[in-house]
Amino acid sequence: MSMPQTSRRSVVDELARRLSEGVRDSRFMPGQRLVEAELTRELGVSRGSLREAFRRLASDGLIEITPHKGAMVRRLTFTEAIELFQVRIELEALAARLAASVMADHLARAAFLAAIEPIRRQVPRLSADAYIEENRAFHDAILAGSGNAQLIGISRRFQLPLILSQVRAAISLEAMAASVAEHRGIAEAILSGNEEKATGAVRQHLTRAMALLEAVPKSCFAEIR
Amino acid sequence: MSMPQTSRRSVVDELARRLSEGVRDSRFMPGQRLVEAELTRELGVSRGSLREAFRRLASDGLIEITPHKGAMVRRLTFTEAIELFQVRIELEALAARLAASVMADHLARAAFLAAIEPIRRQVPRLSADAYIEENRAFHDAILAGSGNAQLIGISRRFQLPLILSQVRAAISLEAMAASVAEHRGIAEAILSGNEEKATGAVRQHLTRAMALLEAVPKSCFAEIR
DNA sequence: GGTCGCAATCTTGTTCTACAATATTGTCCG
DNA sequence: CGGACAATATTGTAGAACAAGATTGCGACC
Repeated sequence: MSMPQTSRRSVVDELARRLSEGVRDSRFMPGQRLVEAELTRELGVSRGSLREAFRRLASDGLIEITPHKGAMVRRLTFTEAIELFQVRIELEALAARLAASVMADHLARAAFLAAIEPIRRQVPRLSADAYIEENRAFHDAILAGSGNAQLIGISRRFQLPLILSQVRAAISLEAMAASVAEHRGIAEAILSGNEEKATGAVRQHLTRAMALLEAVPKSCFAEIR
Repeated sequence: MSMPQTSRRSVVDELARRLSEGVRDSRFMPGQRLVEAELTRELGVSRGSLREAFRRLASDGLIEITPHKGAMVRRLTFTEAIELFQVRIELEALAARLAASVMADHLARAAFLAAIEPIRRQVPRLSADAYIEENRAFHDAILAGSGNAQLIGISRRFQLPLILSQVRAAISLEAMAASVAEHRGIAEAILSGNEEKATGAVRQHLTRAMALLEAVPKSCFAEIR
């Protein structure tokens, strides 16, 4: 993973990791309330540490904290999802451009190749879970390939996983297959070092994905507040 | 000891606001250590609340928390500043495009006009402080004009104020004047609803600003870690 | 029967104390 | 002068305690 750090992580860091993991793979469902007393008991940490972790997740946009009501897993409105996609398109296009621009460097190229290796080795049967994981890995690979640490850090906030987990049921097999095919095209463009082509492919890919949101049942999204 | 009357916001929110304000206007200098005991005494809050506020500021990229050393005001390296600029160019170009696209709407147009009013009314004599403030206001106006709430929230993380405060001494009067002039051009492009022109102007403006960083003395930046 | 008000209860917000873990500083000795 | 090691300072985490705001349930009233 991309967090090699020392083995000595603070309790809060570990907590944040476990909680966000739980959100990402739907162990905590969007809208679900995270009760402090419950979690401190289950996880064996103090309230203070848990609350610090909450702040961090909230700052990452994974949960929401409302005064005197506490923390709940964020549930995006349709508008929020679209807005996130708009931003994501730009950031990922930048990442693809930067990644393409460094593909001449052998080390960077090798790292990128290794990161997308699981993608190129096409998975024959696709499930929603497998697709979500593939998708996450692919987009992470592009970000990592960009070499821009700030971009990587900021992109965490976009919570594509959150969007995907909300609309998971509505993803068709055809859409998943098409998406994977586009991923390959993007990877090739990056590897060829063609910056224009790479950014164009990413833009097209994500714009198409964003358009798919329109077709998703409104019940997948939170009400407007 | 004093009972702060009716803080509608939570103590932690208020704390985070005050601290980030302190960082932005250099009451806390980059690199300065923020000692918990000291601040709890000065600000009259508990360690727990202070630590929660720290987490939030760290998540916003304003301070850094290192295990067992505590919090210190973030001091950017040259590389980090460049990376932030790269991302910023894309996001602000997006904001300008979105803003331009909604200028047909009378309400949005009026709001944008009001927001940039202080900018158009040119300040005759420029100081570094005045420029930094003008710059911040202009940037905020474009973001607000975009109407994309996620974009606005995410852009907080970019800490242009942090970059500017680090290189403040190295900003020449000519550069400030040129920057203000470019701001006007950008505002006009947005108001005319010309999306291409608006994004182009923003890109050019920020690319130029980024290039200026190269000329700034290295002593303005933190060492590589 | 429905619903409005109010009290009982739950949950979060905040502070305080305590102690463990780690970093920093100061001192002594070679 | 420099390195080992003790003393000190600071952060990391836990837990209790109480206040403040939300939620729920119950009973009175229409």
